[in-house]
Amino acid sequence: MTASVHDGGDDEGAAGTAAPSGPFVRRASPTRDDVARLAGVSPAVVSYVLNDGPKPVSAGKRERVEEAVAALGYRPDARARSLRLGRTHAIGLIVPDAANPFFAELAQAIERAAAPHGLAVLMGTTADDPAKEAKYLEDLAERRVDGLILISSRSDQDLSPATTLAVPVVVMDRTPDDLPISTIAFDNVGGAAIATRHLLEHGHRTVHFVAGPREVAVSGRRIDGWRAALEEAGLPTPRPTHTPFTYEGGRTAARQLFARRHPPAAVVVSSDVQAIGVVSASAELGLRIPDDLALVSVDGTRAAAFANPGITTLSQPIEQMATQAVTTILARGGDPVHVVICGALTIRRSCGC
Amino acid sequence: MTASVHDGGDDEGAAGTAAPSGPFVRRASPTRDDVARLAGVSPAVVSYVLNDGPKPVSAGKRERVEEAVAALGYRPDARARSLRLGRTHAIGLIVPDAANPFFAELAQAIERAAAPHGLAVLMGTTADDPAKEAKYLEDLAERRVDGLILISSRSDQDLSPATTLAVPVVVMDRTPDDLPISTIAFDNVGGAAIATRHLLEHGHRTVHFVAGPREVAVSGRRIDGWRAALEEAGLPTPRPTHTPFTYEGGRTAARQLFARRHPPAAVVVSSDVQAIGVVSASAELGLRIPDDLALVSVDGTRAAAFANPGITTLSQPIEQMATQAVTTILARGGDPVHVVICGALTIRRSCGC
DNA sequence: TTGAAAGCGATACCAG
DNA sequence: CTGGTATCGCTTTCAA
Repeated sequence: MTASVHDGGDDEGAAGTAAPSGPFVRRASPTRDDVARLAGVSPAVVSYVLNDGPKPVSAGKRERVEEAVAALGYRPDARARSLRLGRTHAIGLIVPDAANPFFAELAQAIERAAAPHGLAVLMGTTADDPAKEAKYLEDLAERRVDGLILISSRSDQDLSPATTLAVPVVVMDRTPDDLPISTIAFDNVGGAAIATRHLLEHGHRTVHFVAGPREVAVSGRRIDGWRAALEEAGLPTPRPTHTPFTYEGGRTAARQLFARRHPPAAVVVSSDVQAIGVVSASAELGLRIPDDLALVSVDGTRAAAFANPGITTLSQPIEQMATQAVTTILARGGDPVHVVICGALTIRRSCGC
Repeated sequence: MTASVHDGGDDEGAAGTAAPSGPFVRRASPTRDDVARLAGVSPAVVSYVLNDGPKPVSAGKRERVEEAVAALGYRPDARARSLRLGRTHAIGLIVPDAANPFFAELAQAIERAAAPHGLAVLMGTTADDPAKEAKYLEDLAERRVDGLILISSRSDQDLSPATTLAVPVVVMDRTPDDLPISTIAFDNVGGAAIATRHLLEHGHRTVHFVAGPREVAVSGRRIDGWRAALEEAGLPTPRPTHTPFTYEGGRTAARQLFARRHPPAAVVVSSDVQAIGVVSASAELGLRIPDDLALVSVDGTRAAAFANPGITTLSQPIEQMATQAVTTILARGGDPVHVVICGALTIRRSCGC
């Protein structure tokens, strides 16, 4: 891999026709006062025109202002505006891993839900690192975002800093019920139970579980659901395999599982990324899915749909969750709200149907 | 799928011990003046303490200020700070599709590269819609981001608005050489050629191409590379199959390809997402990769590594590109720079090796 | 219909 | 050392 650098100055330096004020001169942004001066009106009038109020402006001056705005390429400074108006028209979004298809789809859904309200999204990823999470929390609070959507991996206890933030916060993907913060959570317990039962209905008597890291809250919830389904069927629960929420994590888990004396014939995987890793590793080991290993996962991302074979997955209603989150943020000031959303099984080939 | 809403007020209203000043009272953020008042010093001194300068402060007052800051949970307002200081410590990032693994990985790499410089990332996705792109461009310019990384799908012509932005812009993933904007581009032509040649070396005499949408610039570049490799081998070039840069696009393309009288035995796919779609669709059609269809794609995402079978792909050095982009942004003011970065083939099973 | 001026919350100069 | 105060760019009230 090589990189070649051409300095554009050579080619363009002589011509200099494109840019209005000479080549590559980055002018400081014009201010409203500049516009006023050029239009021969007072700064206030410029505001009246741009905001279409609160005072009327004569047609003549209005036109002069509009011309000046165009001539200068004037754009009002959102910071100054926000300082005066009190709102930033931005929300913060903190996710553990933007490259995980689930969070990627969720983030995009949130952006789509936010855009109609004129809200931009400031995103940060934490890699499950509490220090990074705290840093982003502080940074976004200082930027005075209008709201904050936090997908935290921390334990309920550690979440309290988010309480004191003077910014409306909604925590997704988990439920610290005891904190005065709004939550919108997926029914992880119920979801994992449904996934597990589906495998049981196929006649499997032993269903293993590939879990996330121990520290991550959702991971525990999904284990609970799996265990509940097994117990309700009067079956023993094997030890879950803990592994990161990544492709690699899934691969590692699969290798461990198949290295055993009695390799599993059915497994619930706690996320789509991991499931894709399991599928990939299984293929490399010469095992066929679903024949040698039946598999169901949780998330419902598009990536699971296009795995080979397609992965049966308990779909989280991502759009709905995103909309709920944004709605909750916009309902600032009200008492905290706790929403629990359930999923539905999307059946594909990996489970043996 | 159902959603149940519990109003947290019921459970928590009575207790109200957690939050310092009563349950759910969202105080407005304290200002520096509040801190000064509480500490019994002037506002200026608060600044001196917080910024550790420019003037020295006596130990006593310093401590009083620090106590007041802690007591109030004071966080300086980044907007006001930025207005005064001239920098926002944020960069904008405009991508076509954050759920596309390539852009997801690139975005995350950019965030990682930006964080050490204290830069937050404001991300927007455009879905290849020029109107959305323009909207984000304006919005980010108004927010006065310190720089803007644009992954545009527009033709070179349409990019000129980005020139007048008064914000340092770097365009990635394509190269409008004629505009006074920095670019950091992947060698799409060379890359596609390498991918194609690899298939030719395997003895294939007909190599098809699954391209992106006609309007998207990179798509054309990659077609050029593929065509060049074929011509250089004295082979004819079939008509490329145009399809969106998505999983679904890949599936559609595969179905079209295999519906032909003479289905292809070798294909270069212009992105990893599409390639995963092709692999998935092929499996559904009962075709084996690489035996029935040898496949090479371009991008080098982790998703391609974990496809089944693993996809041979021309890897873009994502980290390096991200670092370059951030570095270029930080070198604000200099003449535009054009960087071209080449990739390397990552060989997996899909090509028949 | 227009404009002067008071903030919004911070920084840093200039005087004490 | 400490503290007024002008300033960043904008909105909006109040007075003309």
